[in-house]
Amino acid sequence: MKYSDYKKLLKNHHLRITDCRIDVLEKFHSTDHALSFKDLEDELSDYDRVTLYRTLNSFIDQGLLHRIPNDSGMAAYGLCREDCTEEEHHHDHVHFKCNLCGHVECLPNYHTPVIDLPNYDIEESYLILNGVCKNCKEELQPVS
Amino acid sequence: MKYSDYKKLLKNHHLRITDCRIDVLEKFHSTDHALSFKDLEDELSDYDRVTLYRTLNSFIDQGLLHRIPNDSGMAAYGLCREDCTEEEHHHDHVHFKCNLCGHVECLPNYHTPVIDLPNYDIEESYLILNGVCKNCKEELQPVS
DNA sequence: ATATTTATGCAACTTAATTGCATTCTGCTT
DNA sequence: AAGCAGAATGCAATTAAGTTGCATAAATAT
Ligand SMILES: [Mn+2]
Ligand SMILES: [Mn+2]
Ligand SMILES: [Zn+2]
Ligand SMILES: [Zn+2]
Repeated sequence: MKYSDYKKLLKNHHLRITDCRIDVLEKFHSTDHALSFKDLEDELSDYDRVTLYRTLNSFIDQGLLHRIPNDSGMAAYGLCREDCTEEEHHHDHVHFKCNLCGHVECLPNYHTPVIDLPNYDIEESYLILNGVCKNCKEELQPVS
Repeated sequence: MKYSDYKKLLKNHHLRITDCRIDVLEKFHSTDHALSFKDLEDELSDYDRVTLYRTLNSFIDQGLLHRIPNDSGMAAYGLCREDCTEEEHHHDHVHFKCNLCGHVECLPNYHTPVIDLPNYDIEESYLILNGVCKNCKEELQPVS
């Protein structure tokens, strides 16, 4: 994706075009896994921490990112590839966290199961898988 | 459950018997939902916060409690009713969090789905449902 | 070009959780 | 029952994630 595409993306989500937002967007679009705040802070150290936090929050508000909670408490953030908007996010995909490399991945092709709980109203469901990712598995047992 | 039962429980899990541990254990056994650190702090305010934190952590280490992560970052803790030990926890039940009262419940009768991801090793899975719990639903629409 | 609105950086603050250490308590041995 | 070693507790201090207020800078609207 190129600069003008990021500008369009920001405009479509009612966000002003700024250097920080472009750079953050670029980071997310040039990786295959979700990013944590720390990932961003490390790679975009010329921006203030507060600005990065506010950037993440405005992206979530406007439907560009979704927050992926995990056991450790330090959330990861994943790109919304579905058409999420300011009004609402709609995610029903599964997430995977690798116990070796720590990467969190969105699995858009796997949907969270629909479970019926008698006498309860279910509004959302989060399914998070843990284990060893493809990359780490290959490193452990290289293809023969 | 009575005092001597709690003592046995602690002994079985290789934990010394102390007032704090008995009281914490009692709290968990006399409620139907998971408890947060704050819940404990509010109800057991004669113990130092640090002691409560350490109690929770030792209970998790020894297989008496499991940590239930959630979106907000403030974890809930649920009783291990299966036979978890110092060596390993084994939980495959679903969790529910009510968006109205905030309570987190363990659903031991509902198991997390088994999902096969080609080229990945899945070791654990967490399924968390969100919505309105039975109690809150009844309060909204009393039975006619 | 100018005005209006929004974003940024910095410092200070909040909140959750952890660590070090002196003191007290528990379980075990005499 | 007394004494001991290891473990738990309380308190103060610290770490770490995240937020808030405000002056300044930048982006969009007119
Ligand atoms: Mn995702
Ligand atoms: Mn549970
Ligand atoms: Zn991995
Ligand atoms: Zn409820």
